[in-house]
Amino acid sequence: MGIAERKLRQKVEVKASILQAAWQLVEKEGWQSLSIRKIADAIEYSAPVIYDHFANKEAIMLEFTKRGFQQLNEQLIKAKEQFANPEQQIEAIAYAYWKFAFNHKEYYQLMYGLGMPGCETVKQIPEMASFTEIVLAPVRDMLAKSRNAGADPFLKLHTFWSTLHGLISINMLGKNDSRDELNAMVLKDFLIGFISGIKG
Amino acid sequence: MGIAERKLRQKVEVKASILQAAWQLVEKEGWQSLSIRKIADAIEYSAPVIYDHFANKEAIMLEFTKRGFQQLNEQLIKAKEQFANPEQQIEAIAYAYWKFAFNHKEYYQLMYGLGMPGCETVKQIPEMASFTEIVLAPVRDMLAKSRNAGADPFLKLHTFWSTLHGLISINMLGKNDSRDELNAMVLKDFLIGFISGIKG
DNA sequence: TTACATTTGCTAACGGTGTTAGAAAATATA
DNA sequence: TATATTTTCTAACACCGTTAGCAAATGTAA
Repeated sequence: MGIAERKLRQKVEVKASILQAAWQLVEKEGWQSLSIRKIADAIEYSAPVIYDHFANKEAIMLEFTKRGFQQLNEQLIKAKEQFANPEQQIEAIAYAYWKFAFNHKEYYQLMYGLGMPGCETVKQIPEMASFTEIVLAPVRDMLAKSRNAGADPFLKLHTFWSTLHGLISINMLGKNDSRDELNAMVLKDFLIGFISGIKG
Repeated sequence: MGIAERKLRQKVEVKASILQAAWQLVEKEGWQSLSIRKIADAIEYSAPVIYDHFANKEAIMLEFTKRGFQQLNEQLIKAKEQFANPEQQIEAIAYAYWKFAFNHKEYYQLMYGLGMPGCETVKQIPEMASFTEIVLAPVRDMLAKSRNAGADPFLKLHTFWSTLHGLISINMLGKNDSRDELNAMVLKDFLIGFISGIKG
């Protein structure tokens, strides 16, 4: 009686193909022009079928947002694990974050952009909490060992995250006029200031 | 023969009413739900009339983006003029920028958000260059007087702008859990670090 | 194998979007 | 008053997300 199993397997398959097709379309034409009908076309089903797998278009986007944060977290953990020293960890995390944003521009734009996702969206993404944890730990470590032990680690984390994100999103505004070196320098500049600020 | 004049006057009037109606709709329902037809309804004209005044919907948005930067620049200049000391100027500019973003959330979201406007958009907004000039001057002044005179003012400007924007946009993601104090502290924290970084 | 029940996927539609073509109405010119 | 011009409208096109309801395929049981 593997019928139910087979059906479930097929259902999972279709769901996966929806996501795959959606992703392909996004890569080719960007988020703005992604449509349910185009996805349906690509998977060779009619449009309403998609609603058997996702509540609506936003749910598809949300799925990608989640995946984006999962991937980002993975990369950050990997970067962090390469060092024991929290100072080096923070630096590695910053570079990994930067790299992720530009290597997965589509993801990053969905995760943070696209009309500045509202509070509701944020609540539905527990992955953002993991992200906080990953970065918070080394910040705490550094503060503990510093002349600045009283400082609020959340405050430092917030500064870290904001600057990084700001750097990236301001950069994505403009074109890439061989500004790569400038950006590398800005990132370095920020990190030096940030770390020396924590040391006190 | 004031006919042509009257016609021109009327045309200007209609154009203004389009922008006014659009703005009212945005304030009430947000950018996402702004539509040409709703604007037409509000100004009591049919939809195609709008295309006699704007090439397309994007052109209307662009107009608001321009106005946003104009207003922002005005506020920044006003803040800057209150001080002669470049250090105080930078601080005042940062606070004014912050205030603008939250007092004119709709503007700020259009200016920077809404799908991360592409390179094409940026080119069409000369006001962004003025913004650069306003902030660059005090940074230069400070650097000149510092132990750090060799540093690149553009690099510092970029850091300044990015951090400020990052702080704001990360903040707009989440809800306002009485985080006002935290944010004020983060801003202060950043400014201290930034200024001491310039002084060298 | 036949009869029924269930699941699956479709077509067609609703109400919306930006935008354009072309007719009609209002206005200006001779 | 007749003609030319401008202004404004209706109607349509080609999309969009989403849903209702029917048809076909599939599974279950006699």
